[in-house]
Amino acid sequence: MARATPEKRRSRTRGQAGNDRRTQIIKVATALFREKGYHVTSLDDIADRIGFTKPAIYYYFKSKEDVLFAIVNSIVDEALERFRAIADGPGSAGERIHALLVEHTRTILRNLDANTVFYNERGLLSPKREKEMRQREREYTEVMRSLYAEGVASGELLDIDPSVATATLLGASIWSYRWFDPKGRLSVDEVAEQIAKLLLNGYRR
Amino acid sequence: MARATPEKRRSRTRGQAGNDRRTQIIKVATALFREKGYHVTSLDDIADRIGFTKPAIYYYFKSKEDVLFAIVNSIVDEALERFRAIADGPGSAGERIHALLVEHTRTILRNLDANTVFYNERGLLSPKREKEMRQREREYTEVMRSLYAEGVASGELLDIDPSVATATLLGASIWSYRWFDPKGRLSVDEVAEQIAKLLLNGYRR
DNA sequence: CCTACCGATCGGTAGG
DNA sequence: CCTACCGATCGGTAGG
Repeated sequence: MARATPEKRRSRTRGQAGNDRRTQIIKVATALFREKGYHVTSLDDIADRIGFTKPAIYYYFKSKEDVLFAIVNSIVDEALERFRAIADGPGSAGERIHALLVEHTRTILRNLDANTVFYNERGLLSPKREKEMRQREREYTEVMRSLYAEGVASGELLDIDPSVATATLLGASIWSYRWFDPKGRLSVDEVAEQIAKLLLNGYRR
Repeated sequence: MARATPEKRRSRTRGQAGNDRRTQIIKVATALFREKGYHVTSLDDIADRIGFTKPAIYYYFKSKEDVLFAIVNSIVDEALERFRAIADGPGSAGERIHALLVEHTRTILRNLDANTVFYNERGLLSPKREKEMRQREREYTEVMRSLYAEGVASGELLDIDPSVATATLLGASIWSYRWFDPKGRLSVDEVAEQIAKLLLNGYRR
């Protein structure tokens, strides 16, 4: 069990190096949490793969949960930002929803590891943090819901319950994280376009 | 290991008692696995809620994973059965897909606890069992995929990749397990109809 | 179906 | 960022 000597202190400034290490821990943890799940992954697993020991992680994070939180938090931040930009942009309600769906799927599929952890493991956060996550997620669900309601009012969109519509459209997009194969024949952009097209037009020709 | 099987016990005076106990363990485990997740739920938690002690569970199950497997397995069985009945029934490809989607959503929402466990925790089964689950799931995905391809060939359905279409339609239906509120204003049937309607027609009026 | 208990794992800390 | 280690939890078993 001789530990692999980690390549110590690259000749860099202290702050930058610390940031790299933190980023590296997050990256490795993200991959492992996705592969095995949060509880099956031990801090030793993470440390081993990086090449140092468990207590090193506590130099950068206060707890295991904090590592998960860092991953989950970055995802929701990113999503919320993109949503607002598109929702506040030009176009009819229907056009903006289309743009939203394409962008949403793209964002998920381009960062599959972190998004998988987000959707699979966020329920394991402390009640307080989980509540906060739900709150921020509701914010961007609400952005789309009000867009949909606007489209129904103007007669542009199918008249069903806007909450059901929003949840269904987003769900169809989100679910791609479970079946998309980065090594498959279709690219992220192709899949994102096809999903959005199907939702816009329906499967009946 | 030289213990009596539950089957032997069942033939006693108490009749279905053994079976009831097993069913009760599954029911309680399903609720707890959904609430807290598989790994956060201990066998003591399950036993406590029923009112006996942990070793009693080992009278009915060989391991904790076997309890999870019993839950997950029943779900995939049920889904596969319903899928085949509808797919082999009457109607055009589009009509059968519609019926499939309504029924699929209904089945999930009527049995939310077990389906939530199925979709959230099945990845925690042993590699062998997980592979088996994936296999059976692919069977019913394939049922729908070939229906979709048939509809594209006949010109009835939107011409996109049948695999993408199938995954997206099913995903939109499945995702309802995450947002449906049994105490909300819409019933299971209403939600199932609205989802299917949206997918059939698209959100653009 | 119970009491009693074991072995292993693991998050986290002390102290350097 | 390391060595050494603790306390608690927990799946599972022995033996009745």
